[in-house]
Amino acid sequence: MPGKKGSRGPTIYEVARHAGVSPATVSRVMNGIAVDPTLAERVRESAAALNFVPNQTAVNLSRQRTLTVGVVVPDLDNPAFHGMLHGIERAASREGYRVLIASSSEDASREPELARQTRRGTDAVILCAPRMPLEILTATLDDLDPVIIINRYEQEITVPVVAADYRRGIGRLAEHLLNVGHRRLLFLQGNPLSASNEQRRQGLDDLARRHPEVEVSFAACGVGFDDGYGAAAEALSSGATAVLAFNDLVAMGLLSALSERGVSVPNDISVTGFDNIPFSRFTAPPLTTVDVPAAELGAMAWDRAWELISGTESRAAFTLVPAQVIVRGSAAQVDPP
Amino acid sequence: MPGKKGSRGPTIYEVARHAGVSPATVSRVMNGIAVDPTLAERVRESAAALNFVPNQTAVNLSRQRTLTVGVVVPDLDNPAFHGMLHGIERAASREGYRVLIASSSEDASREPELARQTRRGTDAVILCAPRMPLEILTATLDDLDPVIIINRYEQEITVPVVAADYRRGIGRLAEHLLNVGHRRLLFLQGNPLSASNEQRRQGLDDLARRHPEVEVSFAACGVGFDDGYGAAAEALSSGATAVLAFNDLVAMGLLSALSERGVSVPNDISVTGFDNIPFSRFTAPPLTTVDVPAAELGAMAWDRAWELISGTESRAAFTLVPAQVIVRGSAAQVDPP
DNA sequence: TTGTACGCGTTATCAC
DNA sequence: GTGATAACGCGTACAA
Repeated sequence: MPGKKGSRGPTIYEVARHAGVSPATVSRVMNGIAVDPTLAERVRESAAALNFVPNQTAVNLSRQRTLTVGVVVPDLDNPAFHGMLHGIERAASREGYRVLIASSSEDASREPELARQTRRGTDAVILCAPRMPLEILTATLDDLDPVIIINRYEQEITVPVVAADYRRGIGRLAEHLLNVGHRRLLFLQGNPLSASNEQRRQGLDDLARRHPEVEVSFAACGVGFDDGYGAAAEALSSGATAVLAFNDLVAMGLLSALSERGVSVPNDISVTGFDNIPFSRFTAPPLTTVDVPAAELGAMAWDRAWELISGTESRAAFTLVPAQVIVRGSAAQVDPP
Repeated sequence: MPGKKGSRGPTIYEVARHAGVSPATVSRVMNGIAVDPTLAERVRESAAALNFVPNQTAVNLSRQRTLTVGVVVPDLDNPAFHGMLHGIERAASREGYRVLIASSSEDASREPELARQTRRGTDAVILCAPRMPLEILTATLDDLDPVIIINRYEQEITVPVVAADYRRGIGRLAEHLLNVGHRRLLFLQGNPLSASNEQRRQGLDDLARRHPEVEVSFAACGVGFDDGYGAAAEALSSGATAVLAFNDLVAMGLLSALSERGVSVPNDISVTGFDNIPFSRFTAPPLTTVDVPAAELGAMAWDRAWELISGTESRAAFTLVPAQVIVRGSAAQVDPP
């Protein structure tokens, strides 16, 4: 019965003795280093016979690396972070790296210590949208090198950053609306203090500047289904022909309320979302939205991390990954007045 | 500028020299073991001055444990596994454990090696719904101890298993339907070869046995939105007053097709889902479904793992966690004929 | 090519 | 209470 409780498997020494060679030779065989084929075979047989498995911790200590990358997320429950995690995992596994996860459960005060803990025992750490105050963040980063940040950028941050381009993303979305004839846009805001809301605002401001003929207005709303549901009246009375919800959830809530009032989307009014969550394609009508490539963000973050770990260091410190417009049925052509 | 490239931070030896004590004392201070307060303070100051951080790998090697648990999932993209991961992470962190993730990307042939790899460098491993053939699974399990399995149970498996009780879950759902007057039920099947489908079937068979007066029929369908969408005609012509979709996605597709045909849910026909995915509460009407507590599964799996790691070993090898019916609007009272 | 011996950074077991 | 010193298991110069 293998794997009994306290049995700490055989070591290279026992394999060496069994095969009548030196421990070094066993090590060489295990690492595919030039060794007499006959000897190698004998070692392999001994290893198999003894059920030998290299102790990863000892390997790590000796090699001075763990083949592990740490990932700190604010909330494992959030689909956006799943996507990043997934992207990181897939990309990192190609380089033989594993992923160690840590969640702060949206408690910003725990982030610094959590990040440090995670960094120990890994070769690098990726911080996903860290919530901690800038000052603390920059101080923490010093202890984390190599470290990569996803979806948070500020002047003071001097480590590689990979972020989704919300600003141009919503710009493209609005542009699409213009192209099909809309001239009066309403943006349902999320948390007005959040960076993601601010970036959308800026994208819309950019657009307004480029197109003086269009009117874009803003309304407070929120980030959940219910917030969207409650914004129907305001959306209708605003006179806008197209309303851009902060995210898909808000758009779904709005769609729902609109449907109950008998107003037809997109015939009477157009609605768009943001995020391209899995179910946005199943709403009625399917949601025109913006895809935020969470997995790509993760993959690119790993690429930067790998550059740092392996010393390739391309110095492409800031990577903005484009967010694509997904055109579906919830926004339609509008007749010019 | 701290954290420069090749700088492998100070060791306890350097801290010891700086503080004028022995390495052993530094170690004691770092681990909160009885030491003269004055000395301890001096050591702490030296550590701070040198920016000392214990090398986790060395700690692990010396202590013979990693404070890390491995989790192998078939697909990081699947919300069910997010939930488990989340539950594991939260529970494990209470014991000071971190989570190392590995995804087989639904490639069953990679699972055994992946599991073994993951097990090295962790103190235990949790296999989430492993896809590999039973024979290979049992063989692999021998090399993995301690190991826990989530959502797969068979006679031959002799390691602790934690699973959702799909069988009784759908039984409760059907029972609810009976209670509100339904007598003719239709089950839209998923993958007929899958265990999750089989368990639902059994649950329904149990029910039919207990209630000879109700007629429950089965129809091939699938697991996606489109499958549900395509099943509308069959559902309608079946004469059933309530249709139980394999999962929420299927139910949503069915809801959508029904709505297009002008048939009213739940007035004309009742529909239920399974899984309680986040958006099932936002459908029109909101979906009556069964909640599968993925996070709880993960948490319980960790509890079992912890028992094994810490030697508590309560021998509660098989844990079935109940799946609760969520009553919402998509299934209604029906008048007795 | 193969073997010897030391280093990796800590913990833990001894004596003092 | 404190300080040497031997594990912990493996990689790798260096010598043979």
